[in-house]
Amino acid sequence: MARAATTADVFNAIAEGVRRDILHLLSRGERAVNDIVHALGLAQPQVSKHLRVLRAVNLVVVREEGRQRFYRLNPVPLRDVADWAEQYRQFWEQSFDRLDDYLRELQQKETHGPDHRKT
Amino acid sequence: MARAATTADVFNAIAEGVRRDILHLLSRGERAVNDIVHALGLAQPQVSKHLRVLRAVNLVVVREEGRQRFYRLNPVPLRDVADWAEQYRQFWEQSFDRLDDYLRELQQKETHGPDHRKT
DNA sequence: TTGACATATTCCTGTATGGGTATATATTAC
DNA sequence: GTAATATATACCCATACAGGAATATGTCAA
Repeated sequence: MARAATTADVFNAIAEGVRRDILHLLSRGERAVNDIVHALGLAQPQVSKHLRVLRAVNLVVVREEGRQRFYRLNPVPLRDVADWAEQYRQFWEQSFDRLDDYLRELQQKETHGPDHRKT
Repeated sequence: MARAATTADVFNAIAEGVRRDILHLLSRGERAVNDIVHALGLAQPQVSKHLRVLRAVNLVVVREEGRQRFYRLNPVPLRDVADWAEQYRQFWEQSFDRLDDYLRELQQKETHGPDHRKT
């Protein structure tokens, strides 16, 4: 089997940095494809293709108006990502606490223990 | 260019469901490779390969003991994912509010307007 | 109709995947 | 030393990418 399709789920879709850039841009409001092309300095077909992926996982919504297509962010699927990542918050906060303890400990030694500084 | 390497960053590394499963398992504590193999019902080489990817992006840490290697979760890089996703929280909460408004509006019509129900 | 414009699709190519299987490496036991 | 165990690596294969270039589709204007 190869890697899962980029359209398989939100996690695969957002793995690509360009697509995250597009989402970020769209978070500031609806944009026509050409706007995105110029704002991000990308080639038009590439943008269309990335938008297709984002559409497939429901991260953007299109509104057609004449020959233009306005893309809008649909943030809802990002909750899955946030929920998934947040589930580990306690762990990295613990890590930070441990680091904090460690730094405190170092400082204790620095202040009260023998001085090993070179200078 | 092809898709970015799975080891390119955390976003690419966690795109694969199996790797998320491994992280989840490790969140309950350190595990030897074979433990992971049996807990998740995967083939040993596949587990080793996924662990390699997770190591490359610093999501796990190894401790060697005899012929066993105990892998431990390093949650810190997941902050990047959480931070990225959380930045959109306001947007999906707004979406939810709008949906809420819409549902309220529907109910208004249901209660006070003409009844269009088929039954 | 013809042409300009906006967007999507197709085709190409190099690259990297993830699973399967076999094998290498390292450690422990006998 | 030899075998057993734990893990990592190498190899094969089918798949799917992302970017580039060319082209198709659809819409508006003259």
